[in-house]
Amino acid sequence: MSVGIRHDDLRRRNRAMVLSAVRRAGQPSRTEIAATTGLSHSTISAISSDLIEEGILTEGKPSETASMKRGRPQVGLALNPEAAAVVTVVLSLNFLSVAVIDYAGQVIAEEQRRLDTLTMPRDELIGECTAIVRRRLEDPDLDVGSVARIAMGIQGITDSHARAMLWSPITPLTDIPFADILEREFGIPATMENDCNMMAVALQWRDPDRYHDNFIAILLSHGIGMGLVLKGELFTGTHSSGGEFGHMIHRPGGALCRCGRRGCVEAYAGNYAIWRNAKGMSENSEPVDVSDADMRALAAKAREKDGPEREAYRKAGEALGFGLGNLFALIDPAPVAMVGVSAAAFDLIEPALREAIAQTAGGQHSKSISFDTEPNELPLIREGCAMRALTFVDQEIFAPGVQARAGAGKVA
Amino acid sequence: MSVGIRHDDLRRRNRAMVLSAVRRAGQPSRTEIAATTGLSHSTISAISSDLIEEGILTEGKPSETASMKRGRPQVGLALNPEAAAVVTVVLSLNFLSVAVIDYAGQVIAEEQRRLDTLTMPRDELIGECTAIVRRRLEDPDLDVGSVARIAMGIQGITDSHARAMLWSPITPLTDIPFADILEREFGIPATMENDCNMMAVALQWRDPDRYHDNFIAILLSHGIGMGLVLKGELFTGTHSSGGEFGHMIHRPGGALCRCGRRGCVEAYAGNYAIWRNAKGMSENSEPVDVSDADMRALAAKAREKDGPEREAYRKAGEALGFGLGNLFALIDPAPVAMVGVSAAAFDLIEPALREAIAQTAGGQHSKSISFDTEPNELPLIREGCAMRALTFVDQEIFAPGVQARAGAGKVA
DNA sequence: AGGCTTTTTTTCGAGCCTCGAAAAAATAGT
DNA sequence: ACTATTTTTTCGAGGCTCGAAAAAAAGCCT
Repeated sequence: MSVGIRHDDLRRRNRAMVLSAVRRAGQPSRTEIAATTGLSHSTISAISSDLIEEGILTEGKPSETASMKRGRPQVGLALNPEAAAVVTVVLSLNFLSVAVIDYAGQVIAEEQRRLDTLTMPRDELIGECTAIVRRRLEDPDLDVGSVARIAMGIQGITDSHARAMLWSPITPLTDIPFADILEREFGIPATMENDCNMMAVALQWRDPDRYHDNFIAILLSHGIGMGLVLKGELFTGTHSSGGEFGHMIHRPGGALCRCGRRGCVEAYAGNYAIWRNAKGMSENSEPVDVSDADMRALAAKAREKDGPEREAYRKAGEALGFGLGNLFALIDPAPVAMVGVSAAAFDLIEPALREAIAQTAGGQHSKSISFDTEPNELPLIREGCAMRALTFVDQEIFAPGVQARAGAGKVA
Repeated sequence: MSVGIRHDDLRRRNRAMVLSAVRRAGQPSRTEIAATTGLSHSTISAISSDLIEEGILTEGKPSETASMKRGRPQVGLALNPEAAAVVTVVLSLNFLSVAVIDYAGQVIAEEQRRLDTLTMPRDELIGECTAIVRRRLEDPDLDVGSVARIAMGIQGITDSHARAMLWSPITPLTDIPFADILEREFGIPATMENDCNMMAVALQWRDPDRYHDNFIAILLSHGIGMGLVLKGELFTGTHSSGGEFGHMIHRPGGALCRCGRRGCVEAYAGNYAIWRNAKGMSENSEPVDVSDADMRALAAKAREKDGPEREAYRKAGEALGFGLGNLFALIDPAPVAMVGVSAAAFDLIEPALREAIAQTAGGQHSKSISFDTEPNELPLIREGCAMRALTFVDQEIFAPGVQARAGAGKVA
């Protein structure tokens, strides 16, 4: 099964450890790193001087760490922004956005573009994606060293190897191997990530106190998506990319879902479902796209007075509550982040949600289940893509580091 | 977060690797171990000669490995049965069973006992458990070296640290810290395991081809339990011990469950639920215990002719199908083992189950989802407990081995 | 200002561990 | 008996981490 540990793995892993400690802590001193990793000071010293020499880390200016303490002042270690760069590409409904990000995580260039994803033919959609990346990479104003990785995020289902978009609500097209396309086009390793998974990754970095071992990010938008972190790791299925939380069955044989099945959580809690319930349309009517503005107006009306609008949000809350309760029955309660335009209407959703969750096995401690909301998903998705790409560089490119170079050196 | 790798960890982990390879393969040669672990022959040679010297492994007789091949014959390495022993205790409805198992996994002593778990007072139940273990350990006929660990398995909810039984259908008693009790009584480290988790562990050893990375063991008995293996590891919640699959909500506000809630999967698929549906009792009637014999008779009647009995199994299949479909929506389809008395009636359950699962997001490839049945859960639970205890000895006691002894030696 | 204390970082030798290559061992074929 | 083949052990080299001690870089105190 699992493979033994070779001697050379040791250094690689401990280098990865140090890099991860620096990325997490910002500007930790060698002593701090030794404490968090449990390695000896000598080892940390050796590794960090290697990494500095290789241009991966830099020593912070001592002034920054002025600490008024007695003794030799700690000198903080930081990621060298120039060590590498990554590119993020986020494709969402009628919107394409690209950013170039340095090794320290700062955005150094970006471009955004509106386009009609729903009607665009295949070649054009692919062409737009590669063109926007090319423009950023070839921009003469941008002095970027080597771009080490591209991470693309998309709403929809991606394959489990993070190579292709299999299906997406933003386009009728299917099975587009974006990762391969980008790799071929730019000669840079690329991945195709699911949007909700990236939201979860971003949350883990934004608020590690709240989001660490087990937590859930739920996208409340046209559809319902989920990113699930278990034991500190993103849980992605073996076949597809993410848990299909939105398509858990809430009511067997119930309302018509966009996926063609009946009774899915999404068929009660997706924007289109809330809309058709609020407008008194049949639960079997065809899902329609609703703009974010319309949804905000709907929420406002629901807040104003009791009526079908408020009832629609109540139904959404109920479906989400039973879905979450079923999920919690399996994995135990965990913090939840509600993301997306309907997260801004979470005040309308929450009461029914809590009532429903309390009726499930997972809701035993329903009081202690806590929700956080974030109406805007795009920044999260981009952040997640960036961190995904950067940690890949940390672990897979810079951690092996010297070994690879030494090997290459011997040949010369 | 994660901790760096110390130099001494290396040997420990590679020793663990070798032990695990031997336990898995039975009688692998050093060459085979080198191949499966990816370590060099020299390393395997060094580690295995250490382990042999320490009495943990033994070399098989060359005759056993006569292979008609040219060249120096491989000599198989086996676990030394006398290296240690473990004890398993399985407490189920009205039944208590204990086994002593040698390091190679062979049962070397056992005892079983009927008792009335439902009415027994706390002290008596605990007393029975400790007494039966004591009898086996103090039996003069049994020549067992050191008992290194006790694993107790029970139907019901255990805490996530595997220390205590929190709740069980077999007794009205709650919160019994069996692990601590056994440890205090015998001075041997003990754990308290959930029955379904142990079934899953056992399946992983029984049929590793089928049950490896992701799979599900479902207990179809009075209640419905689940053991879930994800990424090759038992998935247990952070609060309680196992996924409460049986208490996922199948129909909001539906049939009365033993847990007091409504619409749980168990309220349709548990023995009591099948029984009350078959007998035309209300879905809200109090759950009653049904004997295995009665259940077998019920299944026979359902097979004989169409009627309420058959319909009851159909409803059970439907509930299980939607439950599994929801589970598969989250984790992707995986092999399923149906265990317990109603697994013998799986032919009655399967059609409706497959029909239901096909209506869910997780059932997209419902044809490829495969079920295996095992009517008798007790042997599985015991095997699981045994393997759990033995692998603990492998990893935590014998893998560190020399280091610990060397350390102890220095003191003397 | 200069010596002392405190804290961080580096240096250095010791001790392990794994590895590859070569040797040794053990057997079947000729 | 000799050779070919395969497994296992031996041995020296190279790396890695560790602890202890030294060095570095401050603040504190007289």
